[in-house]
Amino acid sequence: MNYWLFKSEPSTFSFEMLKEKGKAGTQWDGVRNYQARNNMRAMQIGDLGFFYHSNEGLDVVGIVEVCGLAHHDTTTDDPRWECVDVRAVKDVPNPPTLDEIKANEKLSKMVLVNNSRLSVQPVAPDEWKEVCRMGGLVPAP
DNA sequence: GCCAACGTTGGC
DNA sequence: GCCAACGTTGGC
Repeated sequence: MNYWLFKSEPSTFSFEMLKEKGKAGTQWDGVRNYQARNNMRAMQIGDLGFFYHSNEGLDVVGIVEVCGLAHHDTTTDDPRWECVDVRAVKDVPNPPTLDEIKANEKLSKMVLVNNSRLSVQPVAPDEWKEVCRMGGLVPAP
């Protein structure tokens, strides 16, 4: 079981929109970056992730679950690009902001803090617990 | 809207 | 295989 963080601009695709997709979820398409793609290839069914709103909000608003292994991204003909399927699990009651995450010493190694441009990133188990705690999710899912 | 940081592309 | 030019991302 591994943990991840998915980044999206809410004006393009928000957590609300993912919730509307229901249990079936949707493919996390549009990723055109090898590191992000490789992270998705490493995902397993049942892995959990944070849903982070970039550009607007700048906060962790929801929990998602991987419900489909990496497969071709149907939004491109280029066979290099793949994506997993994800579905919304629950809201984060008190969404931790980027400022709060940056200010937390326990999270100083988070990819979100150190490589802000990577759109699909791994999250360490202790980082997962800490962000969940900040967000009011106790115990962490 | 700006711009720094980063990733990708393509000529050599 | 290098590196300059270009495009994109995302915080501010």
